[in-house]
Amino acid sequence: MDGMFTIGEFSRMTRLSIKALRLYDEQGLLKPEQIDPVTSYRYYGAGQVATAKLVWRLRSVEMPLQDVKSFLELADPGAREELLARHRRRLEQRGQALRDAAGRVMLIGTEKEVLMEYRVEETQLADVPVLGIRVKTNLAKISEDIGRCFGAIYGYAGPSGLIPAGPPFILYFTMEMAEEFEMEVCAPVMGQGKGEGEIEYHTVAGGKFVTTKHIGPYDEIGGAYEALITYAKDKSLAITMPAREVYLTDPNQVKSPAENVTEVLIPYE
Amino acid sequence: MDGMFTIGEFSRMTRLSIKALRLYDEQGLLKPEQIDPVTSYRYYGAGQVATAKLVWRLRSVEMPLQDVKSFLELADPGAREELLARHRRRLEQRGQALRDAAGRVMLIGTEKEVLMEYRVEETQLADVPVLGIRVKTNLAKISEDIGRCFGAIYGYAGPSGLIPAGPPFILYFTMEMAEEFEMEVCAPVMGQGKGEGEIEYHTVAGGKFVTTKHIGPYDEIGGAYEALITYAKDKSLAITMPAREVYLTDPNQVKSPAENVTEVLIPYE
DNA sequence: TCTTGACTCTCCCCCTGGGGGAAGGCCGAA
DNA sequence: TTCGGCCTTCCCCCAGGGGGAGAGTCAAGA
Repeated sequence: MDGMFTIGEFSRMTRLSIKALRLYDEQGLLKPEQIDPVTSYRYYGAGQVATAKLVWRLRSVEMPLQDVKSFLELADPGAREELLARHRRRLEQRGQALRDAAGRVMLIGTEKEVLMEYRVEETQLADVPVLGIRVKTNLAKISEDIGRCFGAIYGYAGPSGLIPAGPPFILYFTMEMAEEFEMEVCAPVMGQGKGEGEIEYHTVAGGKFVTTKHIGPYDEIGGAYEALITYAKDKSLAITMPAREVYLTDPNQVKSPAENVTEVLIPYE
Repeated sequence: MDGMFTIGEFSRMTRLSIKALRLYDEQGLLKPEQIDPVTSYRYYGAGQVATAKLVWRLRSVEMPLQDVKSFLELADPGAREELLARHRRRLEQRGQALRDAAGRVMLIGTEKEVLMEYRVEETQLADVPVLGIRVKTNLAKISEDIGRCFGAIYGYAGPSGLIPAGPPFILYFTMEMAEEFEMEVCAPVMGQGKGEGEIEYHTVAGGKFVTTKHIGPYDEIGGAYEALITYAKDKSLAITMPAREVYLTDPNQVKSPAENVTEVLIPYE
């Protein structure tokens, strides 16, 4: 058995734990060169040390095992390069998100005392023609999706001769922000038109709504929903779907998130 | 039942999912004001909305549930402040770590081709008197522990009249870098002395070792172990413990991690 | 008063990347 | 041959919930 290592030896050599090695075997990304058919002992070849070290390096930058596996299976250096780049973007985004969160932490004890007051009103809205894109999304990629959709819609509206008629909004078809939920990103337009590809031209139904305005960062919008639902319960109004969030200010134009204004409408009856 | 909300209503109001609310109930950090003893239906009070929003904010900056719970139980604003600060430090450290990792990602495909050559030698070392601190540690806090221990040791050595006699080293008593493992941080000193508190004065046994030098960032040191173990296996030397890592360069003095020199010794027989 | 559809309950399995440990089989050196 | 150290599989555990099954509940309309 020359040039072969037991799992313990291999573990010490590569600094990958025995548990990890067994897991990598099971996941198929680093299978021992030989397995004794009788005893099931794993024997790693000397040539596998290099692979193991590569796995270690990929894991040391927290690449998911699935990606590590793909990376090892990829022969083309260009494709590997791309996989690495994708992972790097993920890391950077996540790192930035954490630092952003860190910046917000200290505000919690203080600023939260300044609770926003929501003035709830009942209103009646007319049907409105829109260009809309309906997408399934999730909390992780919702902002990306929203940006992309509005980009697509406004990019399409101009050349197709449709004139924007008011602030854009999003319809939410469920309240539960589960793994995956559906929304429709809408831009009201004037007059008749038609869609193209994922962009649909249609009419969003009006009706009776309870409504309020949320002023401040988008992620604190929960208070608006709370106010609306409490109000509806109070007045025994049966709320339905889809809820509508109208973006009265452009987050990119506003000086600080605290100045964002979002109108939230929930239909009832 | 005025002013009480079912879990669904409460969920919509607070944007906390039903699943999350049930979990928070179970974990004891947000228990419904009332639970119907017959049906087990949860009923939340209007006053709990504020708490729920606070929980949401704490979770939105990824505070662990245990800490959220502590936070809610803490009455003293100062203590709350401190909990937040601690969490912020964690977030910042983690964010920085991810960004550091991101910086390393792109080096993987390229630099890894430049494999280091390890020249392994057998050597005999004499017993050496040291000041040492033996600690249980884990991968997450090992660098912090090492810094702290060397600080303590060299801070103690001077006043106590012991003269450092050579580069510092660390003994590892196990190879498996599991959840928790034990190491001894050591500084060789000249002559007789005694320890104080966690600092022990004693003699580290010499004997026969296989040894090699690792030049480069510490976290690539795995190759040195690989070389040593392969060598030992080749020569049928039975390696034992504790392994010794001697820090020939001071990581703080070196221009780049690539210039770090670490000597790795594993005793045998 | 009954029915129906929307809610809610508990319970169990799933995700990541392994760690810890039990029960039992294997290996090599004295 | 025996003994200590390895190795195997199998199962449970972590966080923070998500998904779904199967069964019980609630409220409003017929």
